Amino acid sequence: MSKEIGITVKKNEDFSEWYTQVVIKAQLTDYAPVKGLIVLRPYGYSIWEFLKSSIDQKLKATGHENGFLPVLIPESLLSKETTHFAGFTPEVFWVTHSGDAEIGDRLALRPTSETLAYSMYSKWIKSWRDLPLKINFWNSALRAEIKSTKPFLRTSEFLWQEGHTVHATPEEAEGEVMTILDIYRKTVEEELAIPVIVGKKSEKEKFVGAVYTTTMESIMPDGKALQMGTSHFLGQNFSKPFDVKFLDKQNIETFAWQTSWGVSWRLIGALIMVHGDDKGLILPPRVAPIQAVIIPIYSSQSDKEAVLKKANEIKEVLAKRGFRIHVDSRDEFTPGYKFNDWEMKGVPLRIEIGPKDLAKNKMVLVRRDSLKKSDLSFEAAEDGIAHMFDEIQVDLFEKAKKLLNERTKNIADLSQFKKEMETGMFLSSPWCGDQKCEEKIKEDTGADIRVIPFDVKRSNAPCIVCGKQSKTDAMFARGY
RNA sequence: GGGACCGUAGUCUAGCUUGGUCAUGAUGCUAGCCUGGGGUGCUAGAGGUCGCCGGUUCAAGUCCGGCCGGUCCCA
Repeated sequence: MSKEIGITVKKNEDFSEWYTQVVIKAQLTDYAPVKGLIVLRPYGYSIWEFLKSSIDQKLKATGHENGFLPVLIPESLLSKETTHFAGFTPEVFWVTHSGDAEIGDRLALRPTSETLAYSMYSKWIKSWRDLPLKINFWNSALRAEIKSTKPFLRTSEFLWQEGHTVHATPEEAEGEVMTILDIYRKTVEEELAIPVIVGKKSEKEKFVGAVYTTTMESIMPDGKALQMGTSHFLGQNFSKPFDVKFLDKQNIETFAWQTSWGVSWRLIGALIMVHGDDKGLILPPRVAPIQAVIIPIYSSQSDKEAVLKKANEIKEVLAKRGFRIHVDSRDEFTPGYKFNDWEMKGVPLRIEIGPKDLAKNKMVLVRRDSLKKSDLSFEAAEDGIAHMFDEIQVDLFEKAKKLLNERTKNIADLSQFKKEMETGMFLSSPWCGDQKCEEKIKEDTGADIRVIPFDVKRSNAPCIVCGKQSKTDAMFARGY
């Protein structure tokens, strides 16, 4: 009947439209009245909460604390580090009035908080004893997106965390950069079941103001690469203009070494794109707000009571073990409707309990990812379902890994490069290190250097653009 | 940055070319019944500044302009 309730396009036929429908119809988000802004609905927000708590725990375990920064940054402060300012200024929202009165030093809605944080840090840090200082901020950032906004991937305001740390030595700061990148990688691979490639950004693509930027990248099913998180080594680029210095053990005044890093709700976008199918979302059990939904099936009143009783019993058993279970006892919908509804919302596992099951002392399990059905006795519920969650989590990761592998190739020849890039690929190719070659290939093919992997395998072939001796191989792709 | 398209009840939509009982249908919603292992059926009911502002006209959902919002494609 009314197919409009569900997803009306196929993922591999109209990817963009599919994505838009999934985020809206699965009730993750809705459009706000202002261009480029979205509202997170509870279902979407709870996914963010799982991500947040997973990252937060890891940050705390590695000695970070949370703080809070205000959203307004005076222009005089934002403009202190000039390349940083020049990089961000085109997309800054400005507050120019308070009431009717014009504000002299207009206020930026933070595009990122380096400048504000470091102006504070310079007051707080006096001695080597004050270091390291490792503070993380859960907040939102605002960057005006004039064109082509897309929920979670490109919005004018986004939820994220930004970490800002200060260290006495460059070695320690660089260690921090890697610690964080590893936390990000683990979170994305283990919770979201998305494999990533970690490495460095090129000079052209690094964070404005950083010495270098490390990144994790993955490829989406439409062949576009997505930056999933970055961790920057700032060196003394900010500590000098912001006067973040300390007296070291030898009583010498020294500028500190800094890092900054962040991941945003863009990860939710990746989650949707990588795992979803024609029926809608598919959530990995670790981040699913509802891990299993129980659909009671009955016709007579007496069946109804018995079935619901059993359903709630099973729910209790599983909830005790910490699983997030929902019994869909809505009376106004048929089981078939509910099946489709929860499939669209990506709940990893469906449990059906009806009179036939009560008679046989078992329930029917249906996996969201494979749609495979199996039986499980009520007694075995706890372990059986725990095991199934693990299996789904692993299978989703393996499937995503296969996608990444299929879309990744080593190419040393330019004409072949152009041909492959047309199909949406992640291409590892030799590069001389010259920014001109990087720009040339961007012009010709639309592809950027997404990442120079830490574990890059050197081909030692000539640069794919200019033919000179290559310095490294780099991963090229068109990006989001 | 360049281009194409769209905006009518919660949702999807007819009507726009050729201005005039044209606000259409479905779904959803509410109530009551029926049904229930893959998007059930019946009956009744509520729900609309036709995105906003202005213009043309005796008359604008329909024509014109501006604005707001959204989608897609290319760089």
